[in-house]
Amino acid sequence: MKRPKKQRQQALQDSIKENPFVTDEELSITFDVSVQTIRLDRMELAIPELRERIKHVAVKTFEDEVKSLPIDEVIGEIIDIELDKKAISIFDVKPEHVFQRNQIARGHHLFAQANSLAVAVMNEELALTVKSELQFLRPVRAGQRIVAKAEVIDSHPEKNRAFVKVVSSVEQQTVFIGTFEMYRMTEQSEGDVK
Amino acid sequence: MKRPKKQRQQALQDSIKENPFVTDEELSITFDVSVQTIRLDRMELAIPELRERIKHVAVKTFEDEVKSLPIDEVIGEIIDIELDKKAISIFDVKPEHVFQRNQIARGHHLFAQANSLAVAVMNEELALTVKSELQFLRPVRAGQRIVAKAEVIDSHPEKNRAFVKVVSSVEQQTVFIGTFEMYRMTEQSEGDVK
DNA sequence: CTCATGTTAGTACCAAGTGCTAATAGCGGG
DNA sequence: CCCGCTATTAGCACTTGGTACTAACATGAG
Repeated sequence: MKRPKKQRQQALQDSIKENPFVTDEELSITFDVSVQTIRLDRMELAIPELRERIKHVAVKTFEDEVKSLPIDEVIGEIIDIELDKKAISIFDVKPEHVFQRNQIARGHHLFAQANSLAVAVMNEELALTVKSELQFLRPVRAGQRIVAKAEVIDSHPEKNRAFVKVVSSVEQQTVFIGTFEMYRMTEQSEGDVK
Repeated sequence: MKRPKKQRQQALQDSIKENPFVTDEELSITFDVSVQTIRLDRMELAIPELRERIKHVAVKTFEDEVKSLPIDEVIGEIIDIELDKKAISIFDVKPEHVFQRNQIARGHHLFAQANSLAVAVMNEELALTVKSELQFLRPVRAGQRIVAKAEVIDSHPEKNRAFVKVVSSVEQQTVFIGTFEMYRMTEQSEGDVK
């Protein structure tokens, strides 16, 4: 016997979780037991067969395909935009965005919303953040909706620079202020931020 | 003949696209032709069989499932920590962290790593970011490893405040500098950041 | 020694196909 | 009316990755 049953089953569970696309035969090789043993293990652990596992993953994604698309590019949903001038986005704070201990939203989510918005408000898609100053004025909690307003306050197209100020608030109360110095990338200068 | 072949094939294509989980037999019933005809149609249209279609959907979702995770807990892996003094974390930039257009890492990932580290280096888990100043010095690309070093530069335990400086670099070159003013939350003061 | 547990082997069967051959239906042209 | 063509249908062997079940065997504990 290599390792007791329990350990193998634990490992089995983990490795299927990590890669649901593995067949019983492949598993039997990696654990150096027979295919039947793998099947018995799966039964005891109530792990469905390969096809059912794959189907499960597929159905899940198919169902929230609509959900996952908009979240991809910009953090938060842009509800109004006037290129090179101003933009507004909203972001609903959910349980996964907060510290478990105190239910307060992690700073990087506020930053991500503001920064994404600053990038979006710049006319070109090729904008990078160079510098920024942030103030986290009040804690935000799960269930609250953050409204971020971005405004281009100073634009120097000749120098490929612009300054964007973002103010985020929850129910009229300002919770976050950020100023961003943005760099407008051109085709030639790509990657040469100094 | 019900409807010419062409129309059936068009409809077939549409209905598989809409619901990839349909079997040939089910299709043969809805189009009132034999299973073999459906198979021939699929071949002409180069549509894979049910299992392959499902697998395709599953693989797709599985791939961007990994995408949605990283902004979750601590960003980057902490490899050294001395509470209240300093800490180091590494973060491998992957394709999902960069802008598609120019392959440059999005600012909020660098911020997230630095901010997480700043929170972690504080002795208590109940630390919040109050203010911060960031400089994005050089663009970081997919495949590169960011090493972030955090240092507590000024601590005022009596005022529940501390300043943390984080310097991130890729292959000895500094790419990002951030200073964070942190607020140390106590049980009583919870949520009363002013 | 016997019994329980764990493991392996083997068989029949299933779903949802592929690949192939062959038969048939329907229609148009000459 | 028969020829040829396309489209359709049928049938069979085979594949993957299993389930369900039975039987054999090994090993260690009581």
